Amino acid sequence: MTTTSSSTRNRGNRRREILEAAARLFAARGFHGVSIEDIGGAVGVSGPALYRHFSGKDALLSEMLLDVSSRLRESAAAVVTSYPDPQETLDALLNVQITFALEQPALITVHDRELGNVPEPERRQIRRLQRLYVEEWVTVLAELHPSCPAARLRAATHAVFGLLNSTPHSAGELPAQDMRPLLRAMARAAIDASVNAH
Amino acid sequence: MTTTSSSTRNRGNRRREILEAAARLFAARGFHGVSIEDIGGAVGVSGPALYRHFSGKDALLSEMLLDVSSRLRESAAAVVTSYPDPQETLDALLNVQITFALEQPALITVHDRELGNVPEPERRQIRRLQRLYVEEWVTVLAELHPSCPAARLRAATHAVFGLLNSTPHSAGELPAQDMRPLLRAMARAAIDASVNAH
DNA sequence: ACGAGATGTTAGTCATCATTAACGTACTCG
DNA sequence: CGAGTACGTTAATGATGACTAACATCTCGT
Repeated sequence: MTTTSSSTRNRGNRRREILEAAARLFAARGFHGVSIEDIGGAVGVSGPALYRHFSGKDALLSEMLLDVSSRLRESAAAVVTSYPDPQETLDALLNVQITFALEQPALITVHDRELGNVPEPERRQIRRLQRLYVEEWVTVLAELHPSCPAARLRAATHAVFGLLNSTPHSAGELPAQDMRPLLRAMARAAIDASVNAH
Repeated sequence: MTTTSSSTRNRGNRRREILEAAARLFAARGFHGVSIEDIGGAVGVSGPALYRHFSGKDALLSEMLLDVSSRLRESAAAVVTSYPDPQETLDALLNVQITFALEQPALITVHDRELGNVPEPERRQIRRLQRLYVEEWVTVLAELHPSCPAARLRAATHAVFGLLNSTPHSAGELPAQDMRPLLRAMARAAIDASVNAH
């Protein structure tokens, strides 16, 4: 019955809790549309309590985007070194992005909307990770279709991301169980088409 | 040398000028990340001058989104009544959306991000127009593939929009001349794939 | 010419909000 | 126990920003 357990249970969870709530709010109303008070309220504390965990609103966003972009980039890097066959690699990359889009729609949304609000030292770092992530895709696609110019592959990659990240828009249309194979099939077909002209 | 000519030339263009500048700014920094002063500055007047043209920042956004969603919906409606063959209709719908995405990337971006900041009477109206636009697509797709459940077609439609609206992300990767057929091919392939399982 | 209307300008005003200050409480570890 | 650390709380404080007021200027129709 001690309050110890509650406090102990929360050890280290608050930060994550805050990050999750903030991601949801930022995705819904945009970085500037959400106040510190809102974020605190969403996790049951009020306002300035956040400063016990983050040095400020900017830092919160920075950490959030840095975390997302590293995770994506790391997953991609792991995938790329695990499969010898480029076609399998591509399938695995698709899996990574689809899983992320379906399981963390808020993070995905914030990730490609709010980079502009990240202050400068971290901004560059996040951009770098995003670029590296895209380049993993482009490299694999280039192995499959060496005759296709890189710029075209890059554009196609962004288009596929747009397709996969549409998840937040069609939330509730279809159960996730059906969504996954649908996105998979559409993305694969789009990729093939992007390259077939070459 | 009179200032007359300048002022006369601007008759009735100011509103449009403001709307365009605001669209660019909103797309780049989000509704709440842009100040009235910023928008005024972008068209060479300063701050409160905007209130001679719009009743407020909200009204500006409302008009912008209402305009976009009506234009899309109207184009779609026109297309649907013009072609007897569903396959041709679908191609024409693709054309509409691609042209819009390539020529008005800022508007497209704002259109699917900032609905949440539109105040209530207009919000409902915009949502209605967006829904009608989607339904034009779903109807055409349903004619082509009657056995496919509507929910799946709706999800596929949103995914295609995501694909086509990726334009702002890959700005500069590829000249618009190459972008158009690329998007066309990818979207068509994605649609076919979305439906081929049924 | 003159008064109206349209379009700007600059200086308030009033909220909202990020951030900081000053001040508890509770659990931990010696 | 008793002090330190972690975590919260409720007031300031200071900026920023939307919107309004009061005051030009220009164009036009008459």
